[in-house]
Amino acid sequence: MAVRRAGRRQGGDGAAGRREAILRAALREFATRGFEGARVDRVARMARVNKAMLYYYFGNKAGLYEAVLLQNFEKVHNALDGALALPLGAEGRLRAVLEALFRVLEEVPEHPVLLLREVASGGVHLPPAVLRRMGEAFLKVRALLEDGRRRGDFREVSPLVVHLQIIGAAVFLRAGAALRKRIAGSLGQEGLAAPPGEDFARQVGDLLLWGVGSPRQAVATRRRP
Amino acid sequence: MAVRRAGRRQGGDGAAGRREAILRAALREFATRGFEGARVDRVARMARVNKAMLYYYFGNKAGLYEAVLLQNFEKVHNALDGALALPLGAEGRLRAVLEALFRVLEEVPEHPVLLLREVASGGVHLPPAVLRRMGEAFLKVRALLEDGRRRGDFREVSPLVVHLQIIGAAVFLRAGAALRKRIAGSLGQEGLAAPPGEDFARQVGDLLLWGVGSPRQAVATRRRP
DNA sequence: GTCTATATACCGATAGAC
DNA sequence: GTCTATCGGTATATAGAC
Repeated sequence: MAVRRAGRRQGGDGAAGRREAILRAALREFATRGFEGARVDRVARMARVNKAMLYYYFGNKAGLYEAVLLQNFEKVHNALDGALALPLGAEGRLRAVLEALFRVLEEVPEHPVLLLREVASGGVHLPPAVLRRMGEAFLKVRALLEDGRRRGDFREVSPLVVHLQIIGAAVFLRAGAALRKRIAGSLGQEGLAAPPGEDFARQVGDLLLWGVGSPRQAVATRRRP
Repeated sequence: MAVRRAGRRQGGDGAAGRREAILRAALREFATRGFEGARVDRVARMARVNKAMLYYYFGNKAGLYEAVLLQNFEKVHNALDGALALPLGAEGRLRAVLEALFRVLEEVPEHPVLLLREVASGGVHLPPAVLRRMGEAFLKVRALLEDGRRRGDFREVSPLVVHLQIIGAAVFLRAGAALRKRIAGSLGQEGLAAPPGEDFARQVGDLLLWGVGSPRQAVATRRRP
């Protein structure tokens, strides 16, 4: 059955690289099939690792899933903090947050898919540490909005709605690429492809800051693209 | 899908009522657990129907899922068309679309969850008819935005971005309630609860039309809430 | 149309040799 | 640490009586 022989492996991925190989394979498998649909055997095969090794490293399927999620959320968290620490006004930091968010989701395209699945399932697979991280992200956006309002840059808006707009747009854009392609094919239509990351961040930023309102109706002091 | 003639029955437990009982139970089960996680036995038990009957009516698990989805998308589609047919300006129709969308998602809270799962899986379970419907929804939003631009009410924006903002906010709001509750608990924090449907539609509408920009910077002719 | 009983397959997890 | 072999449980689906 298994073709690989025991002992030292060829191709440079030694014993230390196995853990990461498993994590990479698991990231893809969980994103593609979801927690319930994911098959431990498939992860092991993709990672070119014996299934027993997988259990040796991660305990069980849930442990593997948790390790994947923690890894991803750590990246998101770092990117967010970097953007919020920039010495910019509220508007600049909001745009920086969007850019950082899109950059991370482009780097780890499987993450928004996992996030989508977790939202759908009510977060039943999420360990407390991850839940706290997600909550902190919301708090940071809210703090940014409040600061913007104090400075007179923003009006008073529901932080939840803004947060949902940001997360929703970002996650749907990245995670929905496959579905959009399918829809476009079923429609014989173009125009469903997403713009490149930077453009998209700018467009979402414009929309969040200004809305769809016509520039004819906008005040002159507002910069326009 | 099995075509069945309507027999004589009463209320919930007649012969024809069973089909709907199965659909109701399946809607809940698929939303809660996803296609892979859903158990046919559980659907049968919830619907108080023998499992063999379920296969008799719907062929297999996929057929049952497809029937559930088609039923939901039909409702969304009708609500959208109703809003777009209203004799209103672009702004009014945009708000009407939002209200109609939130109303449907409130009526069928399982639908946004299923939608989320389908986006995540790239729509692998979606039959062509449903894919076309989803594409048509995008085209209708795009047409509305173009009309608004011609009238001078809207500036030129990416229809995809706006569409994602609408769908993202609506679906995340409705489908994410369970996760938000969990996050709030993990954070010892309030403020994550969603406002009632009508308020939410208005707030998203405000945000889409005006952005987060301060009213101090907005032009006087713009109405404010 | 309705139900019982079961075929068939598969999956997560582990025991135990090395 | 690594691997083979397999257990035990459970899932979808069906056969066949009534």
